[in-house]
Amino acid sequence: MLKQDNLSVTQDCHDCPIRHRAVCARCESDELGLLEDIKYYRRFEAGQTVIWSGDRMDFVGSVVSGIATLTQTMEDGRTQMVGLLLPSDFVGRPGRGTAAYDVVATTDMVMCCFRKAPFEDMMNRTPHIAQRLLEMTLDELDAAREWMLVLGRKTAREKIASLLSIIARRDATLNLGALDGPVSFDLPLTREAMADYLGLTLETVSRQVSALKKDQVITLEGKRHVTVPDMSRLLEEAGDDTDGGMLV
Amino acid sequence: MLKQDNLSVTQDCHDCPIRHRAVCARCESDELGLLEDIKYYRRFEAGQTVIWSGDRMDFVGSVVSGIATLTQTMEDGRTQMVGLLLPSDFVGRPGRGTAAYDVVATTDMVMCCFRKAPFEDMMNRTPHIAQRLLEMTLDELDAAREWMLVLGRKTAREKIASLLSIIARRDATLNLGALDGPVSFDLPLTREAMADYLGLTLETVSRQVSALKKDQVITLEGKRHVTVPDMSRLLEEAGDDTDGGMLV
DNA sequence: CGGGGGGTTGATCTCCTTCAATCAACGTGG
DNA sequence: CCACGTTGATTGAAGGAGATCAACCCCCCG
Repeated sequence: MLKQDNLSVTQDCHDCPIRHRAVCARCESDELGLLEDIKYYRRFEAGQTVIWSGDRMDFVGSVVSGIATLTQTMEDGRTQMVGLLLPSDFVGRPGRGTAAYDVVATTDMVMCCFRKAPFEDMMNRTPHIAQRLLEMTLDELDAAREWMLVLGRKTAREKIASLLSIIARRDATLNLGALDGPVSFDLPLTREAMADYLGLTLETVSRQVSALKKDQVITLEGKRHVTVPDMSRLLEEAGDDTDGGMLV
Repeated sequence: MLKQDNLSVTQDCHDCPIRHRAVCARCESDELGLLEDIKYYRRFEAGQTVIWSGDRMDFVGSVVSGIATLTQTMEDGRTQMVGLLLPSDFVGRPGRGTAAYDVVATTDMVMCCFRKAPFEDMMNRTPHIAQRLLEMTLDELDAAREWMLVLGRKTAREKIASLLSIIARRDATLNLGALDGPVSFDLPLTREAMADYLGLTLETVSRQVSALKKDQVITLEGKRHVTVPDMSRLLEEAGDDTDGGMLV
């Protein structure tokens, strides 16, 4: 079930790519050692479901690489994405036994997992973990509220621009990019997933992406590779603060 | 500036109405004493702004009584409510110096406040506070995600029904009510505030409230007092799980 | 070659917004 | 006590942004 082959590469926490951003970020070496003893890796393929809403969930963990989505579904099939899980993001809630959302890997993904009980034990004994988790949760709450504004008040065009600028900004911070020149990146989501994120239909997403291309706010190579010649222009389209893109 | 008159009534933490739900819920008597030493009360009148987004914020605190809203505003004036602060809810973020949202009291309100520095000190020394804050933040995150589904995917009618059922449920848990018989409560929000919450215009809110009344999902006395004869019917209208309203 | 997943584009429809008039309740000052 | 302004709410008519339904394209893969 679990492929162990090339997972052993990331076995040492000190070399872990998310060492300084994940829930373990504040841990000292000794604390890291304790986590190392109870952690295990799981790998998921693109499209694979990590867990279904309502299912028993006896583990928590961090995304090490790849991308997953958190979605909610109504009985009649309408779905809304409520979170995008990027490397270092945390999955699962201490103190809850069942999953509240569907979690689906949209790319190949590796997670660093802990069984719930031992992790909760650690949390109680190690303030650094709880501190970091609080910090991360507050950040997620801010992101969720930002998204409420997008969902509730922005037009389709603004929604697309908002999503693109979020992805662009993340890519720029994660990989080396500067934000004043042109920025380019790959969309990690299908049109349908974008629609689920933005509360739109996939047709509207397609149309608005085309419109932004026609108006030269973005350029496309293939369907997925996006280049933004002028970031401040994109932010303007998103309806965000237009202080010239100087986001310092 | 601060009216001290009838605030002294709630001076003793042990008698505090939110003692077991607020950020201090897990504190032992001795810890409570320490908090008591640094707390102070602030009162706000209906309509008064507690703090503006972007302003310096040197305190945090809990809503003791009354209701406040958390809203985000775009430059062109569009606004989206991103949180509804009820008694026991926490305001402010440890580790951040400026407010991220506008906070406005919609009714007369009393807050139990702490200056930021002493509170953060306490948090570092008292795991019970940080634990409780994490728990509360995770709950808020769930609520925000629930709201993302409402904003992104529900119709106007479903949005109204969702808001009503949330308020009904809260009122039933806070005050004594059972959920199988008729439930009735006062709307703590104007039509405009409801619209800001739901990502609608106030006209649409008004129309849909009238429609729900016409269809006898609710009855109204005056503009603000709502009675729900059949809670499961309302939940059905909200597009939520229809397991007969047996929410056990 | 057929098929399917992902994407684009077009035509039509509809739900919600927009603009505007009206109303009830309330307070205030002449 | 009544005219007046204000605030919150309701209702109507018209228009538009996005949904819906449907055809079609492209590309990869078995």
